[in-house]
Amino acid sequence: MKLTSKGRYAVMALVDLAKFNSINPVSLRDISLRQGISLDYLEQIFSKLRKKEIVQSVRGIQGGYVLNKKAKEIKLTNIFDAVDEKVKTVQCKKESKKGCNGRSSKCLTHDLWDELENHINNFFEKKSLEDLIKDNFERRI
Amino acid sequence: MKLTSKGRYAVMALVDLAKFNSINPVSLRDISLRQGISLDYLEQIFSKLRKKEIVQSVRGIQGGYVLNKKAKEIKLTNIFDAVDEKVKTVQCKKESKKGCNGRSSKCLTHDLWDELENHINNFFEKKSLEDLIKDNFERRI
DNA sequence: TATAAACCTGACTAATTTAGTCAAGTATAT
DNA sequence: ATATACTTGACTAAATTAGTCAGGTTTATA
Ligand code: FES
Ligand code: FES
Repeated sequence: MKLTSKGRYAVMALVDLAKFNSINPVSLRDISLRQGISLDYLEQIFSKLRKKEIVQSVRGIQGGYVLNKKAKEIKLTNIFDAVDEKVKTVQCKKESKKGCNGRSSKCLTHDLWDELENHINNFFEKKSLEDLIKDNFERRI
Repeated sequence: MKLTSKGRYAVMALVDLAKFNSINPVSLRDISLRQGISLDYLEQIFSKLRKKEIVQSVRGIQGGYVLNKKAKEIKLTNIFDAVDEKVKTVQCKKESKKGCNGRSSKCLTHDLWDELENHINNFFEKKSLEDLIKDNFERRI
């Protein structure tokens, strides 16, 4: 089970954005340089974040992105959802009555994986961008 | 983040094994048929489980595998560890002082991913094979 | 003692996914 | 005007996964 770079970068970039989110929009170029993430890749990521209304874009010179909500209201769940970083523990379609391996019913471990998926998603639902900035700030005192 | 088939199958197969683990060893052929997992793939998986002393093999006709410990003492952690299904949330080497993207220090979100990794591993450390069989039994009453 | 069931091992491969790159735009402050 | 910065879509190399395949070796039992 591993976290992909897309998800990791999305959160990294938003923490960066939130930290520098004073009055001016933050350009992807700056985030790219500060966090060492490819600019082209960031563009893909922010395009998705914008579509899900997590950030707002400001075009032209001095442009960039700003948060579209309060940091407190942006949960990891929202971020991951926006960039399609989903937690997937089962192979079977969840809605379907069929099990994995094309079986006619759910397998012996299906409930376990469901439980695991919830356990992980809980973590994401609890953590907000604000929490992350705070942690980050406190660590630096 | 997704769970791979190898990990899912390893647990599935062991639950099956534990359920039929009366006196006789259980053959991979039987597990393969009951759970719909490729026999060749199961062989790879059980080879690893045996090396980590989670199961014991009995060769020859009427052979198969038996649990090498009590179901209570086999945790998901042990199973996943045996088949190299590891939880990996960070990109950087954990021991190293360097961060991801080859940076000189840990990134803004490193602590978060560490926390996530622990959160997931906790789940695996708590669940034993016995728990799984029990759940499975109770559901069928 | 021949045979078949079952474990054992290593190499190979197709398909998928990831982690980007690249190219060609459009909008806007100065 | 022009440079900065967002916007979009297509493309690709590398890595990983989920197996398959081809050979073994061991041992109960007829
Ligand atoms: S994981 Fe859902 S049926 Fe196996
Ligand atoms: S995840 Fe460890 S430094 Fe970024």
